[in-house]
Amino acid sequence: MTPAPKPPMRATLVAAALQLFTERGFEQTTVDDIVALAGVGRRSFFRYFPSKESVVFPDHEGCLRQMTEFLADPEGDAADPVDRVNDAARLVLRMYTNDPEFSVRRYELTRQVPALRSHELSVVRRYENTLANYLRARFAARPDGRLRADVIAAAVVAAHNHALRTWLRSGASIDPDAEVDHALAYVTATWPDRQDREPEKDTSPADDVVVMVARRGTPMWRVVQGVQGVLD
Amino acid sequence: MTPAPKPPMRATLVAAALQLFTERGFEQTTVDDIVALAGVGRRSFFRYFPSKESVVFPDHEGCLRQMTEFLADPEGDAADPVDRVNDAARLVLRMYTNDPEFSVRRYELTRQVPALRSHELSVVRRYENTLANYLRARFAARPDGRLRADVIAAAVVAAHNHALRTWLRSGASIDPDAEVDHALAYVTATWPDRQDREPEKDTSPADDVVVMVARRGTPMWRVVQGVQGVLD
DNA sequence: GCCCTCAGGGTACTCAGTTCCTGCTCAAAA
DNA sequence: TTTTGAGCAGGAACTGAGTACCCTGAGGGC
Repeated sequence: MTPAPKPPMRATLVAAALQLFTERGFEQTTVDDIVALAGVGRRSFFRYFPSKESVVFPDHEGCLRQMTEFLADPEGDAADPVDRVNDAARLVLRMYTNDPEFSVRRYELTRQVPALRSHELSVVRRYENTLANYLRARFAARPDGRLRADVIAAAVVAAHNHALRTWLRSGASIDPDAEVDHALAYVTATWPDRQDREPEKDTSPADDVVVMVARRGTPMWRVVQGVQGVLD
Repeated sequence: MTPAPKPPMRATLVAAALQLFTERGFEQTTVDDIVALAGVGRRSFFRYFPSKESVVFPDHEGCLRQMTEFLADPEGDAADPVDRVNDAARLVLRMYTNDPEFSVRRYELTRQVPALRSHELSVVRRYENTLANYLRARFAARPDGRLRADVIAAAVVAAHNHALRTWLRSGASIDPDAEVDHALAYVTATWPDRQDREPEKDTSPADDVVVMVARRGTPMWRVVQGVQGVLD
């Protein structure tokens, strides 16, 4: 019973679709072509995929669920929030590296077809929203917590996607983990872990203060520059 | 000849579409409904808008062109790159605040209709790409220049959109510029300008000073928040 | 035997978007 | 005045994605 003699419908449809898309192009392939090649009824296609585009991203739903579960695990609340969302982003990388050939083929397709790019954007947005929601909860007590959460989530996604694209453009020939580690390290360096001082504790010694003097009209960057490195 | 007695077709279509979309919903409105209300032929709709969704974002094309021209101006190469893309992002804010009622109505619509959210994502992505391309050129000499460009562009867009959403959710009742200034100041504080600039700004009168006192360990955003609005 | 469920298939419909053609209008040329 | 040409608007017909509704057959428990 272990060797399934009937390939599951989903996989059959994905294989047929990808083959036709790469052979003759996305727009030039109709859903009828796909189901004809797969040997199933047209109705079945839309039973498994909500749209013609979604068949190109068959595993994102599962990955998104996995990310949500990962971030819901209360175990992770001990870790630094930025590290946590970095690890969550690595789940997406893992999904891509699980099937490198498929990922590279999909990358080529997506680069060329606007409809697929648009669909991918929606998927990425859902990842980013998931990360942002997590950070919002972690930053709830801080001032501008939501702003920080949105910006950091966007930065993490951008860094991850930068590394992912680099890996895909290389044809999956370089080390993806090293690429993503490097990109996410930049994010971590930008927002370093201050977790060792627990949040909002004003019990720190009050005698150690910094005084910043600035003229009115001084641009904000100059103030920040002056204080940078002295505060901590 | 100056006062046009015939309202231009574009504006007529946008008005008719928005009215029907808000009255009976986006999906429940067909293109035929729109052109019937506008009193024009169906063919004319697709002469002016490539899709049913794009009629909801009639001014983004012009804004994108404006942003591209702004960043192409060699005058701006003297400024800090992050400041420059911040100012570019403010162009988008300006487009929204030019017609607050329309923007708020569109925001409500977009929130409810997935197809419109997806279309908006594509537009935002083009802004982000434009900013990232500019930063890539500015950071070409630096190590990891492309990575930095992508991450900072994403952060700027996220901060801008955070402020924009806050303003839209308020029903355009709060000060949009203050909101965006605050959000972008966080980005500026995150990547402060460390390049020495010409001391032209230091010729301002020296008698008007601001004193900021902070404990060591205070996060930078808190300093920025405290000084915000006092410096200028 | 019967009944229930459910994955799959088929048909017909709506509507977005495209293609091709036609008609109108204005304006310069003849 | 007529003619020609360019450009905009309307309209008819077509493709194809996605949906609604209904049918079939294979199990599976009683």
